[in-house]
Amino acid sequence: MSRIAIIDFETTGMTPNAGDRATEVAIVIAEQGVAVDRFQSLMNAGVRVSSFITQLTGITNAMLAQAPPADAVMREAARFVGQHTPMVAHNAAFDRRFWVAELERAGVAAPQPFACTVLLSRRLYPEAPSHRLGALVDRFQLPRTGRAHRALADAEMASELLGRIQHDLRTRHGVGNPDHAFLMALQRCSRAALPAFMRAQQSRCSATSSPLP
DNA sequence: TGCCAGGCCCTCTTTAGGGCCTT
Repeated sequence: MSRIAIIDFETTGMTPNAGDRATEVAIVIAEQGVAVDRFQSLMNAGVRVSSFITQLTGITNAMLAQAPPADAVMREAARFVGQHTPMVAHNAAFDRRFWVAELERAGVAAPQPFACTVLLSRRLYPEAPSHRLGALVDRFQLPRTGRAHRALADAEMASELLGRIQHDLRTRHGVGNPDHAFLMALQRCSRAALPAFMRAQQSRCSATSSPLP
């Protein structure tokens, strides 16, 4: 396992193409499955949040009025992650859309590949009744470090979930090195093809004499 | 007035529809 950035956005809505903007971003850096660094900031994109969003996240228009400009926050976030650090998010399609859109506004490239803990959870835990982040955190009794629907607390929970997924891949499926490239391949694998995919991975581990935990 | 997305998965499917997941 190597360096991975786990990200979570709070936003004004679901889609940047419809004018929605990010209001908060948090990033946890995990190395060898352990959180080693964190970035978190509210951001002022010059938009107002609805009462629904304030009720959901606790983020108010007064808080955003005091926040640094969105483009400055995003440039700092991009520097924090680095161009070569792969990323992970819970429902990555959502966070990736805002990562790309907000960085584009700030004039920064967003080349990082995104793996998705929702897709990975559906592959590995098909019996789970819900794949919501909070439900999975409860199911695996992972630690909660703050209020749900705040960016840093959700990024921390997603990081914990990623650690659990990597742990289960090693201990239950014999995957010696569940790195980001493996996670990307796994989430693209259909459920029907999953057993063969895992067998192939286990054979590769055995052939390279990777010790199983 | 009411609604507004996108990608993935499952099934009573594949020339489709509905649910999940994110704010």
